[in-house]
Amino acid sequence: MKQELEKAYEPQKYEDDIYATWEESGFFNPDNLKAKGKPFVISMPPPNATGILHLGHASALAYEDLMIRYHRLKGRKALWVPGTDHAAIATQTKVEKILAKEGSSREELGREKFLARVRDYVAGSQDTIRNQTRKMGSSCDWSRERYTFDKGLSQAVSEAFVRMYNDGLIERDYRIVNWCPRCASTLADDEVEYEEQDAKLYYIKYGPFTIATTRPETKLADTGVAVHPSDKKYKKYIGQTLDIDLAGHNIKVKVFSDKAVDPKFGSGAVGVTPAHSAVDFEFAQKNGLEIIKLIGEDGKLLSSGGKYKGMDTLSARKVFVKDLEAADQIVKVEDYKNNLSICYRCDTPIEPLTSEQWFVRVNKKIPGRNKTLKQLATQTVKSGEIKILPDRFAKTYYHWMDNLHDWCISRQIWWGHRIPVWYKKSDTDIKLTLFRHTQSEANALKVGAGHKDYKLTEKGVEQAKKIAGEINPDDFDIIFSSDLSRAKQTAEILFPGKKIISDKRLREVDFGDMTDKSSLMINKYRAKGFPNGETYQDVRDRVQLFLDDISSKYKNKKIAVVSHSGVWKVFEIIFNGADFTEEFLSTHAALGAKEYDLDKKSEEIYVGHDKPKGKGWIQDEDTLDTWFSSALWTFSTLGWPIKNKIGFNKSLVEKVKNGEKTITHRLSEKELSVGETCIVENTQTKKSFGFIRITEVKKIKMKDLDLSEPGQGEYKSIEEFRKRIAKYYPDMDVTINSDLWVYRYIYSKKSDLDTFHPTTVMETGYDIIFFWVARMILMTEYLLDQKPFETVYLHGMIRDKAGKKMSKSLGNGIDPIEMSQKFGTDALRLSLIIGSAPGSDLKLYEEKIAGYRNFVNKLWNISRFIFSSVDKPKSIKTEPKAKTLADKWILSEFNNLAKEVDVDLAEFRFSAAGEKLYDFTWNKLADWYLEISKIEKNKDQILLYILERLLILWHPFTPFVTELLWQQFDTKEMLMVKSWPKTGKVDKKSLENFSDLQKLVIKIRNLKAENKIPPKDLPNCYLESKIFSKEDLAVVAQLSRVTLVDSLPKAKSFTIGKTKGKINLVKELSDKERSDLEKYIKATEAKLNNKNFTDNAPPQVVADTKKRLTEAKNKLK
RNA sequence: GGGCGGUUAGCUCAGUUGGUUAGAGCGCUUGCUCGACACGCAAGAGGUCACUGGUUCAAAUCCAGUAUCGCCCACCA
Repeated sequence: MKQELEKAYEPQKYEDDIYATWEESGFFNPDNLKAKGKPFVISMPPPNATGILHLGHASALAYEDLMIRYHRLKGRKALWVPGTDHAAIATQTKVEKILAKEGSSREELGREKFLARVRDYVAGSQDTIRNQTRKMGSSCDWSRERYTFDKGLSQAVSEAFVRMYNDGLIERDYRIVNWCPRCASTLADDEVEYEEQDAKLYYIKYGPFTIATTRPETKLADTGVAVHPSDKKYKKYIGQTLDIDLAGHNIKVKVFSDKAVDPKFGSGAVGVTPAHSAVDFEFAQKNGLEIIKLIGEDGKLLSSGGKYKGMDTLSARKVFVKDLEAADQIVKVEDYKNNLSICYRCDTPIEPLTSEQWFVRVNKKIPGRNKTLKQLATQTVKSGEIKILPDRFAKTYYHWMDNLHDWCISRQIWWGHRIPVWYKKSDTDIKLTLFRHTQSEANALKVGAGHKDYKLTEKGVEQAKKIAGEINPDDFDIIFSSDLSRAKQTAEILFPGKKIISDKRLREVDFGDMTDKSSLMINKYRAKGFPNGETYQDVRDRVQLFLDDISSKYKNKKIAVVSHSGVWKVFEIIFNGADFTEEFLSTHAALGAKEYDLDKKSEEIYVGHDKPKGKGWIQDEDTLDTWFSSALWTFSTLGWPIKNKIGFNKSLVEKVKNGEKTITHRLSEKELSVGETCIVENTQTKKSFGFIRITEVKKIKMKDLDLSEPGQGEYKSIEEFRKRIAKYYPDMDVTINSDLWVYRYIYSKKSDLDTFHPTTVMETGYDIIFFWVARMILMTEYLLDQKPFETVYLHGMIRDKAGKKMSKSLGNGIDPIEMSQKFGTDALRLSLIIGSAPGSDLKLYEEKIAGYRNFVNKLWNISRFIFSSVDKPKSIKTEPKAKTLADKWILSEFNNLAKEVDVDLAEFRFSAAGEKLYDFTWNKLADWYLEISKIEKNKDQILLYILERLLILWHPFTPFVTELLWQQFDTKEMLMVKSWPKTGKVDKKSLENFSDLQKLVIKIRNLKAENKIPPKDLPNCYLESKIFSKEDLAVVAQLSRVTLVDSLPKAKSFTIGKTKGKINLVKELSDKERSDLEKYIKATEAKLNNKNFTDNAPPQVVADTKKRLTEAKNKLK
């Protein structure tokens, strides 16, 4: 790669090649690094698979790459896992827009075709993202690249769901949700944005009340009115249910009181619409109000809206208000500002409505951990286990966690992970009628019979006869009865002459020790189960078996069941969704017939990874919130949950263990894919050897198999191989021409999950702390009992020069790729990192990037100068000996710099580190040392020593130019994997003295410039110094462009520290300089005369002040 | 309504635990082709550190308040 370096650095000529060299080197993959110790790991926040890279990504990539490269140079195993997110709603919306342009829609295509279309689209744009990420110089491990829809990640999603479901943390419930009518899907609370809008506040005559509302049409579904408890006007109505007429539409509302009602707002009465307002829904639950759904998922009014049915909300409002006006029910209309909730993806107004959805219950105790998800996630940050930078965002995090509601995770869009739940609806057409036995002896005694065989009383017989009169036995095809006498007796009376099948499974619950005890005693055990008897869950299980039996045997039949109260309860639980509460279990079945439709019974539900065996299972139509899968990102990308097993015989495993790459056969191509981690197991002993991670999949034809390759050597011939396969896979037709998948494996003793998780740093924007960071912490703590990362580094938003958010609609966006083309990636990265503080927004504009382009060019030219001035560009191993003051100074400055940059980077002060490097490179090395090197000569060693190490220090910031310049050294290594320089000593004395030298030069230059002496002229100058050698003074003279003379009687004299000088030009101090000095002297003298100061300030400060005063006075002379 | 952040040179921003005469880059002025760099070199101008009060020997920095801009959160119909 060595070549003459041109005058100006042209990044676009080199960047792609350099990146390719890096990528081919394999060092992006920590497995190929010789590093030891704790790995440094970053999970790349996955960009949307369909997005293009914007400046936000570019800045994130710059920070992440900076950290990764720094820690790689520091000798740690640095892993940066890249990937993309399927971005459910965002992607679906995007493809839907394309379809709309084509005059099609997703409904027209249907689910499968639509999904195929999205997959195509994603595949195309993923490539764009990948290439753009490369363009930014990102040193991420592409062999570990993941996509949220990868098989392994999807498995992680269903695993998480199943575990949470089994722990009762995920549940299906009918609640109020945020509904986006355009997306036709629910949204999580934080996916709703608010926009202030001008609205009208309508005051409506509403029975005895006047209520105010911005959405009159929803009043059609009001079922309550809330008033403040102390509001005297309305006290008399509390508890009553009133009929209200709204322009001919009748509603029934229950009046209740709640302190949340502001008696001063409007008339102090609030109409409550439980189905379409989150607050009202809570009211309804607290006060037992009816819930009437008025607005459908399409945003149109349902039949509960009466004559307004079918209208969308806005037109319904218009018409309804008109009707109310006609009925003289509008009291007044006011202008009003309120917050309209809109969808964060498509800005469509959100419709709160009730619906059955899946929720993550954040306030429920996790079984066995005595904590809720919320508490778990809060504690991880509070305890300091996770550090958030800047720390003020920890507060934001707590606040959000405190206010977190249950998280609605089901979405009705198609593009997403299907919810791993299957339902089975039966189609038996069986009608089931349940009869309870009539009064038994135990009933009469008011004791619990349970399994004890009591008979019917006389009264019981009478009761049974009465019921018998009300039914026609021929209506039933088959009669079942509990095998206990009281039930059998009842059955015989109800169905005289019919065949009665008695079944033990229809018995009453077994009261165990509580048999023959009073119902008071028995009630205590109903919820928890009876000692030495049964629980109601037991009863449910045996009844379920009974039901399963009859559903397969007696299709289309009408079946009567004569049984007990306990079985009735279980029927209610199975068919009508009753709960196992003590209250419910203590109720008793009424006598008489109860009908149940076997097909309408609560569906059977199965939650698991795969479709259960058997017919009739249908998967839940919904998909999961995209953030549900993102929440697993740090560990799902590392192989969690490892499910795959690979069988090996022992000899093969030994070979892999020795670290060689090897291949072996697999027969099913769908079994494994790149990036997955698998357990290696001995096929005979079933003993596991450890893990391997698949890094490459290669399709090789059987006939092309090279049997001498490692891992294949054990087969002497294709024929032997074929036989072997045939033995293990007898069903497979193996011919010599079969295409087989052959995988290449690298052995690793630990899984990636063990090695790299928890990750080290999560670098992301503060805008997704809730969406993502919080959910990652929550899910990781729950599923792995680990934190997902140690430190959260939050960067700010990128804004334009005016401080506005960059957006397509404003047209103020800057395309990072364009900037990279124009100014180079290194310059762009610097402009994003230097001058920005964590958590605060950054304004970016072209001039700024151009400024850093200039710097990169400066670095280029510094190197160019050094390479051209030295004999041979070779690497210098140890710090060269300093010969002159300048040498001592630059080495000290460099050592200082290397140390400070190291500390700054380790402590996330990237901007500070960059500024220090910039200052050293330009203002110290280039402006002074290089100039001096032209005078003092023979500085090859020091120049090369510093340049080499400076390139390393710069490398995390500007990887391209530094790597390129590094190639000029006589080396085959890559800068990327060099080690961070060790720092030498700092000689303070030389720092001080050199500073005097600089001051001297500047002083003389000043005098020349102020006196309009042309730079070319070399006036005579006399210098006399206690600290500078003759050679040093010669340097001063050259830099300041004067002629040194041995004496100079009449001339302007000056003093810098311990050096006196005279120069033959006279220039008085300017008036401003003089007055500034006088002011300073006056102030400082006053300070020194202040006893308070001299007594209290540290002596060093006082001494310094005195010194400075003397200096100032000297200047005035 | 609650919370957080900002306000320092014309512009964009640094300024660690209070302690040189408050810094940088860009822009501006003047002058420069001295062995790399005009994407450069040298010199220079430019600031009541938003305001008011307090603490202190000492405040851009700490405290209280005010103004103003911005962000986040919240169920006020």
